[in-house]
Order: sequence, then C-alpha cells, then structure tokens
Amino acid sequence: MTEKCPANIYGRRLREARNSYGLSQEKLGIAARLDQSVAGSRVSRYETGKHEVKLGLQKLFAKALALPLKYFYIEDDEEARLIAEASRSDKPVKLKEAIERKLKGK
Amino acid sequence: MTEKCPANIYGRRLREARNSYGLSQEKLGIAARLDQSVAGSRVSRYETGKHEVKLGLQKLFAKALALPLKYFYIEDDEEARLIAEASRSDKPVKLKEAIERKLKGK
DNA sequence: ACACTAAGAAACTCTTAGCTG
DNA sequence: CAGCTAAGAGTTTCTTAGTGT
Repeated sequence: MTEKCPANIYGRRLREARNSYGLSQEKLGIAARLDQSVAGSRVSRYETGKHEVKLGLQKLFAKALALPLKYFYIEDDEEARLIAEASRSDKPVKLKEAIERKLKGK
Repeated sequence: MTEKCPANIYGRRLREARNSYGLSQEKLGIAARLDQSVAGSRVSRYETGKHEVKLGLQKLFAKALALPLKYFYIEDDEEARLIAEASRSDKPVKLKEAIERKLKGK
C-alpha cells in the first residue's frame, strides 16, 4: 500500500476514480489496454504526478472508468463527485465487476 | 491565415477560445507567458494537435482565456459553449481588451 | 499482493529558421 | 501579418528490474 500524495489534479482524480472501483493500479492499467508488465508502474507515476498522460491514454482511462474526459480536470471536489455519480448512474451494471470480468476473459 | 483543422479535442477548444477573443496565436502565447520568439509556432502546434500541452501550460492558457481547465476536455459543443459563457459572465470587463492591454504594458 | 522508483532506452517537444498565403 | 513546419537540440516518458510494505 503506502499511497503517495498525487501532485496534480489529473493524478488526484485518476486515483479517486480507481479507488472508487476498488481496483489496483495494475488492474486499471490493464483495463486501459496497457501491457500487464508495465501497467502498475505507469499508473503509479500518473497518479503521483511524476509523468503526464497523453491524450490517447487519457481517453482509455476515461472509458475504462466510465467517466468523461473533463472529469479529470474538474478542480472542485463537489462538482467532480456529482459528475462521477451522474456518469455512472447511466450504467446499471456495477463497473468494477464488469472490468474484472473482462480481465479474466483474457 | 489558412487554419488547419485541429486533430484533437484540446486543440479544438483552444482555437475556439482564442478565436472568440480575436487573438492571434502569437498573442495568446504571450498572454500565457511564452516567449514572443516561440509563442506563435508553439500555439500553432498545440491547436493542430502536433504536440500536447503540459498541465502547467494548460493552466496558463486557461487563466489567460478566463476558462476552467475542464473546458478544454468537454466533448459536447453545446456544453462547451455554455461553460464558456458562464465562465466569462463573471467578468464584466471584455477580456480581449484586458489581454491586449497587458501585452502593451510590457 | 500492492505501490513505488532508478537508470538507460526510446519517444516526445522545443527552438530556430524559414516557408506559404 | 498570420499560420504552419523541418530538423537537430533538448527534455520527457517508457521499459526493465528491483525496493519496501
């Protein structure tokens, strides 16, 4: 464990969203089509703000987490929470389970 | 002139916002604290999607244009327009003029 | 299992200078 | 003037391998 504090807004929201699904960094990375061998270390650096995320990968994270791109740049916590709820209420199925089902399917 | 088509959402919104103020690429770059010698060519590549913008500079663009960070990642045109209006209606002074005043002050 | 990191390899962006309408 | 781009210089990220909890 021992999570380090995110240093920018994107990393903060990414970690928030991942934790809300109870996913590990590696599993989130795999859900976003990163190779398993690098998924954990890359997500770690994105969350802590060591590296920035290219737009193509931002889209994959957004899709995997069922959130709009803009979510990761919303600075107000309350607004972010509302958007997250609204985005997910569209989907009746629990997404954590959907993601983990996909991962096992491979 | 001869504007090339933006290849991603960030570039599209950046150009939109810049045009709404009637600023040139060079002037926008200078307003975001880029050196005059590079301002035009860099903004050009950000808008056309050749290069991606680091978060630190995204914040400077957002501030110069009086828009929230998330604006540049809103995919729906109608929503983007609404946010732009709302963000600017806070400010009674016309921002194009404010920006150009700053530029001349140097 | 989970989160994180150093170091060299690989990929990207920046500056300069110059082109087109 | 306004927008765009090639190429080498400069900077960042990626992969690998490994640390510590």
